[in-house]
Amino acid sequence: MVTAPIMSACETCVVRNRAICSALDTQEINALNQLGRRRAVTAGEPLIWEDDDSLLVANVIEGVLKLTTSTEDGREQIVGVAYPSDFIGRPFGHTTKASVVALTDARVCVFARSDFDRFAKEHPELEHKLLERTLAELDRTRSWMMLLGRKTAAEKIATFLLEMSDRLSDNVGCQVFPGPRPRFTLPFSRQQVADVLGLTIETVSRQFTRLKSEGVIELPSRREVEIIDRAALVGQAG
Amino acid sequence: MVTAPIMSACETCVVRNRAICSALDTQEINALNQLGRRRAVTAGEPLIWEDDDSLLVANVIEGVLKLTTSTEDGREQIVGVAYPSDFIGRPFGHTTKASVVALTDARVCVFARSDFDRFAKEHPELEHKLLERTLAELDRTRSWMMLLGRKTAAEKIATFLLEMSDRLSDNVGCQVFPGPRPRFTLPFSRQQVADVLGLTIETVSRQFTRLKSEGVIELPSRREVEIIDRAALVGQAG
DNA sequence: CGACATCTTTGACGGCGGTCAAGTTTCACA
DNA sequence: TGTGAAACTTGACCGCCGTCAAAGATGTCG
Repeated sequence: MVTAPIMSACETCVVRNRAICSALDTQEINALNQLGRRRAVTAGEPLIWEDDDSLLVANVIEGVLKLTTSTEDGREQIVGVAYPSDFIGRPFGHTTKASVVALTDARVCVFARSDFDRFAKEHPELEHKLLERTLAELDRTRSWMMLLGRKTAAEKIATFLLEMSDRLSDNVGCQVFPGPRPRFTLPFSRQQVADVLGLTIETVSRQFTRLKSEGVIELPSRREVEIIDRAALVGQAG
Repeated sequence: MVTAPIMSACETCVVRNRAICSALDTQEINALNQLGRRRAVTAGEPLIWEDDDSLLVANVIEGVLKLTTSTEDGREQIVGVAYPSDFIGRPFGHTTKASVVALTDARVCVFARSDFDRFAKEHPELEHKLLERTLAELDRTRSWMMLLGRKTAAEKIATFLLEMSDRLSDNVGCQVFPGPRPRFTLPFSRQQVADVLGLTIETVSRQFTRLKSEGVIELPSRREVEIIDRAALVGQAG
């Protein structure tokens, strides 16, 4: 569903100071605001299709989205996860190679790619923020390659749970109770965890069960995880 | 003919028009030239160490380099490969998470990271080029995640050979004879191919011999590959 | 030219994790 | 609260690919 742009919506935006928009002053952000619109995406709903013309870019305001690529025969790999204040889409390019689908209900701030490209080129500070963000994302993606190429299933799961506990400890909308026993709600189903880690759903399930029986984690419900023994996870993360 | 009093090395640089430097005019590039210096790196020699303070950035002039991350117990994953005109290093950051090692004898144009950062911030056109390059690298890295997480050994090898035949068909210093039967010299040992694909050296070797016995490729020497049946490779690439 | 080190290939074997097939739990919705 | 569908777990089996070991090929340097 689509809502009409709200005057000065940016000024009260919860990610105003963390997203790339933080590079802009009030006047500039009002100009950018004219180009974009807010959009709600419900869990499971796609925002961008793989191999589409790259028509949209967006900032995540609230919620979690997945970036995926697939083979023709249906195998899927999650190649990125976007949290609030993250930028999604492919500026300065012609096609995207990844689909973007909401994992939770989400709100995003979308722009036509061509509008955004033009605006960005005129605002070097914005491009600089985007560059820093892209470089950081590349770092993160590369360390994930290490995991996919060289880690065992047990190491993958341990690494994943530690990353989740870090990533979700901010205001991501997935209830977190920080402290010695971090507890959080996964934005992923078991199948999606498998798609992140390059495993099957059965292997993910077995590893979760093993960690639970070893007393390393607790699983209060399907989506909830409580880390009982963080040191053990670190030890198993490879 | 009289030589100009100050003739920067950049003006005759073979990657002058492909590297990020192409964003700069003659005056600007002379200024950048003052900050950098050329350096030869012999095959096997490291340029940047994993977890080092990010002190260097560089442009590749000639040769091929690998970016790797390792686990404590010595498993290695190649997370990127840099060809002529590619940019390496981590600007605007404090540490790098990847080592950079030359695969072939190489020549690079290195800068102190702090010098480069300062210069870049003053030259938006340069930052824009760097952004486009980083976005493209992120795309490539993500499609490699698909390979690492979801493809079989046979598919990995086929994909790898096709990518090599594309990448090396430019002036990379690895002799190439283009045409219906592309033939090239790999800049990788078998172990390094394994480190790119998340496999073992034995599996790589077995896949190579299989493709040879199927008549899909020819292996004139250890490092040389001739593609006999490109369509078969495409069919096996998943 | 010969000897040694290194890289690569090949073989035998086993285990990790994938596949297939039930069960079981959870949840949405009546 | 009952009911069905979807998500998850568990078990049995097996195949791909990793491990271990040894032989073969290639290159270097005396």
